[in-house]
Amino acid sequence: MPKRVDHEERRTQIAEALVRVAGRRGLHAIGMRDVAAEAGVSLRLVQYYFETKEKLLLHGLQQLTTGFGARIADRVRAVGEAPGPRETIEAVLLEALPTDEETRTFHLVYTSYAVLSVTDEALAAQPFIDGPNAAEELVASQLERARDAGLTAPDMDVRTEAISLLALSAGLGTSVLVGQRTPEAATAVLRHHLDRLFRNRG
Amino acid sequence: MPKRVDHEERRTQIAEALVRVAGRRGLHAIGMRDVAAEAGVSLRLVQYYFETKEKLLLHGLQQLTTGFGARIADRVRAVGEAPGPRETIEAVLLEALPTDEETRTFHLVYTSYAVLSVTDEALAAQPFIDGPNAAEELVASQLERARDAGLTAPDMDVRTEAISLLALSAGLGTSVLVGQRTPEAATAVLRHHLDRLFRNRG
DNA sequence: GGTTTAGTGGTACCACCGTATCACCAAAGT
DNA sequence: ACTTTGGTGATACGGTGGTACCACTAAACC
Repeated sequence: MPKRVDHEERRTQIAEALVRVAGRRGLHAIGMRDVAAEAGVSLRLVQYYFETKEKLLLHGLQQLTTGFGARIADRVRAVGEAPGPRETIEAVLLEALPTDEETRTFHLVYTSYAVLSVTDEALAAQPFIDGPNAAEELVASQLERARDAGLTAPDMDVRTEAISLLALSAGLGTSVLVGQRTPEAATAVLRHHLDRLFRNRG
Repeated sequence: MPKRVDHEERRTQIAEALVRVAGRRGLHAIGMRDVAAEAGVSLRLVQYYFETKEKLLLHGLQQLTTGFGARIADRVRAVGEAPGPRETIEAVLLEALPTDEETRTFHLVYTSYAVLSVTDEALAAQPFIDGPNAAEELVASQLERARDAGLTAPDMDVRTEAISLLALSAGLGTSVLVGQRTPEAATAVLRHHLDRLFRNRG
């Protein structure tokens, strides 16, 4: 055998290239050759590590969600030890907002995938259910923790508010993406609703 | 000259076919030939009325938003004369939710266009700013009317709540579209927030 | 009534995209 | 050392998509 290259690492490299170039030019406009050029490898290599475009796309989606989760973990870790429920929730909601290159790419490409999954049975729709569900569980559990700690109204509907916060940040994110709103305005709206939920009840 | 066909009507027919087939198979998968087949005309005809695909797409977007506005007007009219602010707002928010074939098609295709507009400079991004802005103005004005009538808290931030309601319905709509949530669940969440805003203050 | 011309059909062209094929290289195992 | 085989490059192929071209029809106008 030759070079003895780490397969998984190479696949990740290429998938990252896919996400990067899709973030710039739009997922619909990306072909295998574009991914190869972006990754600095030959077309054949892309074919070698992912036999088909469908598999490449699948791996790209996985790459995207993995990175998203990692950045949320980074954010939570950045607020210091023992992050409170509000800080945790805010980390999730703000990471979903397109404020810099990475979050912008995530929001755009993820939405592109979501739209594709509606009509292309090849692309599994399950990730777009499981991912959001996991986020919903996380936010709901943190809200429950906050309610039990007396940080919120005792009659708060945890499930409904969790769903709302996530839908809100997704919707705001899209409005930022298309240029209707600034990231700062969107952040302010999100904070307003967190303030509403976490207002100190005397 | 021959048949003396109404150009504008024909263009509308074809644009409607585009929206219809894009709603079923995804905007990315649609070519001129598909539109022609769906409209029951020849490929040449599509070329004749819209010289290029880009112009066809542009007209399709316009078609989409026009239909959306018309359906909202229908909804408002359906609640009887002198619709209150809550009924008007509810009409806007519920129409944005994918509950039947038409709203589902609208949400899917509109989102596809929005994603396209981010990266394709050919597709104008302005419609995705003006449309939402108009909706925001409508909701905000109705909220203000409600506040002045004492239907809501007197210190309600009209602008923020208008933005929130629309972002919420957009985000919920997407979650319904990908199958994470039922239309009924999404509707309940929306109603919950309307109840919150319109709770009778004694 | 002939000429013009809006409308329509069929089909061809060209470029691109995903995939397949062929050849080659170099390191690992015996 | 030599074979085996993982990795890599260049290129070819079939299909398809947007656009262009050509022919024909039939209605309107003089």
